[in-house]
Amino acid sequence: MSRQIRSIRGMHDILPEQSGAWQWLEARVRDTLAAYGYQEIRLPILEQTELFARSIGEVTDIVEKEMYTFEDRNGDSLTLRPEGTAGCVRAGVEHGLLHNQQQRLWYAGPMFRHERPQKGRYRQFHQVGVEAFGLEGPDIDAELILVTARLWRRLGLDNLRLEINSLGSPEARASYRQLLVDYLSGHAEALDEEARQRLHTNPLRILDSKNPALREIIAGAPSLLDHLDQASREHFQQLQALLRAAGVEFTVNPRLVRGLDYYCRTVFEWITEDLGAQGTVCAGGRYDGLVAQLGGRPTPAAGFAMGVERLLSLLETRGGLPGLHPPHVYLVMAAEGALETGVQLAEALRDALPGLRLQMHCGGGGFKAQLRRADRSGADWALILGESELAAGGVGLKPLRQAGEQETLQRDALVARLARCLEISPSPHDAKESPVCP
RNA sequence: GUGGCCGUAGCUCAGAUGGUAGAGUCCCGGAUUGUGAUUCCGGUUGUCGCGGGUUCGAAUCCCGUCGGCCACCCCA
Repeated sequence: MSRQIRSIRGMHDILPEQSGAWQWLEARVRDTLAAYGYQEIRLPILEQTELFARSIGEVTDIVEKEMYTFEDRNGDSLTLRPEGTAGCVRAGVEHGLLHNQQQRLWYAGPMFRHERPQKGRYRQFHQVGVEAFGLEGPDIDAELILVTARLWRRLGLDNLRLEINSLGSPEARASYRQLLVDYLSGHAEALDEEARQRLHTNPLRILDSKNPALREIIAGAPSLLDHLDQASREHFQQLQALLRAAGVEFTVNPRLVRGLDYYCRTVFEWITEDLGAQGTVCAGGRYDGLVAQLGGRPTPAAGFAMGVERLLSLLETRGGLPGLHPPHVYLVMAAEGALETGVQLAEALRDALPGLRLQMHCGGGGFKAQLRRADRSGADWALILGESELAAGGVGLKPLRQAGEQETLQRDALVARLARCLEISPSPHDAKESPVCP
C-alpha cells in the first residue's frame, strides 16, 4: 500500500457516479450561454508564467505562492493556469479577435492553485469563464449578471444572493487607496499583523477582514463609493437601474473587493450560506485595462468565472442531481448459438435506434447470473435470447422495473416497441429517473 | 503557509485499560439443471495509511511522514 500511487493532493478523479451530474451541468451552461450569443473558445492549460504575473498582479497570493510553475525543457518558465481570463485575453489579442471588435466568449476547464485543500477548494478545480470584450457600458455588465441569474433558475438554485460594488476608475481607485492607507496608518497599533502587511500589498482587502477586532476601524474608514469618479458613479447607477428593471435582486456591498489586480469599476459576487467557508460560487467584474496591459489596443472588457465543484456541491445540498445513465435494455444470451445471434441483433438494434442504450451481456454464465447483471445494470428491460426464443426466431422482452409479463417478439415488433419507449423517455440530461415504457 | 479532528476488508464501520483482527454491505456459488431485485445457506476479501521508537508483545502508546475532512488565509 505504501507504494500505491495516488492522485496528487487536492486533485480528484471524477468517477462514473458523478460524471452524469457534470455532464448535466455543462449542458445547461452551454445552452444558457448560447441563448445570449456567447461562443466557446478553447484555451491551453499551460501558459508562459509572465502572462499571469503581468495580469493577475505580482503581489497577489495567487502569483506569490499558489502557482504551479516549472521550467520547460528549453528553460522557459511555464505555469498551469490559475484562472482563465489572462489566457483568454492573450488568445484574443494574439488572433486579432479583440481588435476594434465586440466578442462574447466562454470557456470551461481545469484551473490549478497550490492551496491547502478544503471544502469547495481544490488544487485542480474547474471553472466556467465568460468574457465580453469591446463593450464599455453598464448594459454588458447587466447582461453578464442576467446570464448567471438565468442559469441559477435553470439549475433550480434559489439560495444565492448577489452582491455588487464599484471599484471606480484606476485613477479613482489609486487615490482612494492612498486615502485608505493614510487612515489605516493612523490606527496602525490597532491593526492585526495581517492587516499591517496588507497595508502595503492590498489595503482594500483589509475592509473585507473577518477579524471582529477591526470592525470599528473598518466602519470608520472612508468608503470607496464616496470617492468614485463621476463616470464610474454613473456607470454603477445605470447598472443598478438595469438590474432593477430586469427584476434581479442585489445588495450593494461597499467592502466587496476582488482579489485580482485587474478589476475596475463593476465587481460582483454570487454567494451562498450553504457551503461553509467557501461560499462564493461565481464572481467577476470589469477589467478595462487588462487587454492593453497584455499588448492589445485599449479594449473595455468584463467577465466572470464560476466554480463548477462549488455549484455541484450546492446542487447536491438541494438534492435532485441526476446520476448515472443506465442502459435502457440489457441483452441476456444463454443458449447454443445465442451469442452469434445476439451480437448481430444488438448491432441491428443500434442501427435502427441510434438513441438506444443497449448493454450486451459478456462473460457467459447461466440465466440466473445474467439476469442478476441485467437487474444491477439499472436497465428497465431485459432482452432474452434463450433456447425457446431462438427456436421461435424471436426475442424475449422482460420488464425489470414494473409489473408485466415477459413476452416474445419478432425483431420488427421489437424495434417498434423500443422506438416507442425511447420516444416517450426524456433525454439523458433531463432524466432523473429511468424512463418507463408502456 | 498555520491550527483542530481523523486514516482498520472495494464501501460503511466495531475493535475499554497494549496479547498480531471482526460485522454489515458488495462480489461469487447454491437452495427441482431457462428467469433478476426479497429470503435462506456457503465462500473470497486486509503487511490495521507509511516509516521509526517504547515493549517479551503495538491496530491500540510515542515521534515523524503522507493523505482526508474542517477552519484561518485566500479565492471559483
